[in-house]
Amino acid sequence: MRGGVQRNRAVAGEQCDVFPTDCPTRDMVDHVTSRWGVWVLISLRSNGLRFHELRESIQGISEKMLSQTLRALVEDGLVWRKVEPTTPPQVTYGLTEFGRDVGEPLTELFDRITRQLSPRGTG
Amino acid sequence: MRGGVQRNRAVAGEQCDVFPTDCPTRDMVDHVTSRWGVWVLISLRSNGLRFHELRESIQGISEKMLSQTLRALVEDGLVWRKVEPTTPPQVTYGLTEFGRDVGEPLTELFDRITRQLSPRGTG
DNA sequence: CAGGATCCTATCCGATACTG
DNA sequence: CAGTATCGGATAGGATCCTG
Repeated sequence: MRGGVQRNRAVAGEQCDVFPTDCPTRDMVDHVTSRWGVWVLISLRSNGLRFHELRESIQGISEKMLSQTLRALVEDGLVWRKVEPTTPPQVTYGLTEFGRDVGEPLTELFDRITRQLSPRGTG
Repeated sequence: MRGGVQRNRAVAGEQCDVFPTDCPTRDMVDHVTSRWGVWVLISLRSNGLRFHELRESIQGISEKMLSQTLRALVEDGLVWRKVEPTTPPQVTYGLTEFGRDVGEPLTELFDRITRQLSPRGTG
């Protein structure tokens, strides 16, 4: 089985049997798997978070990158942004349906690596 | 429910409820989701490939980045490398068990995004 | 609290040239 | 064929300052 080299399993109509530069899927995957995008998506998987909560959750991310990453994810339709015009203003981020859809395999990836690197399972 | 903020679902013993810099899992995820690592892993998911086959499969990657990415993935134990001392030499790469384990959610991610971006499902 | 603007550095990454 | 070494441009990304 397995046929040829790159044919993905014809999931949506085999338009991508290699990974060309102009494939929109590739672009989106690159966004999703961007340095900080991964962690934002995983962080938001269970519930919405405020800007600062996200920042605390993802150790090492700067305000700039967090804001930049969030903006990109919102543009891509993976994350929603809710502004509550209070004082001080509260902004909450969460996953859209698409975001959850994408976040699932990402979380699975995270879990599997955690499991593999865990000292418990290996011994 | 969902309890607190970041607790992942205690998959391997809740040692990471945030994503600290010194978490080995985080490092590994960063490798896996690196710019080219994603595509190498997805490319290799069905069968082993030669260096040039990989290069053709992943449009836009340079020899340098491919070799660099492969070396990193081999070091991480995700990819094996088999050298056949023929002339000219043939080097084949493929996924280890861990690599397949990790490649699965990655492929799923790819599939979901493809499905979402596919003109067929949306209309 | 949330985040934009600027500056500057580290790194990524591609092109080229060379080796076994 | 399958790489390695080096250089240089592009970009990512952190630190700081500033606004609503």
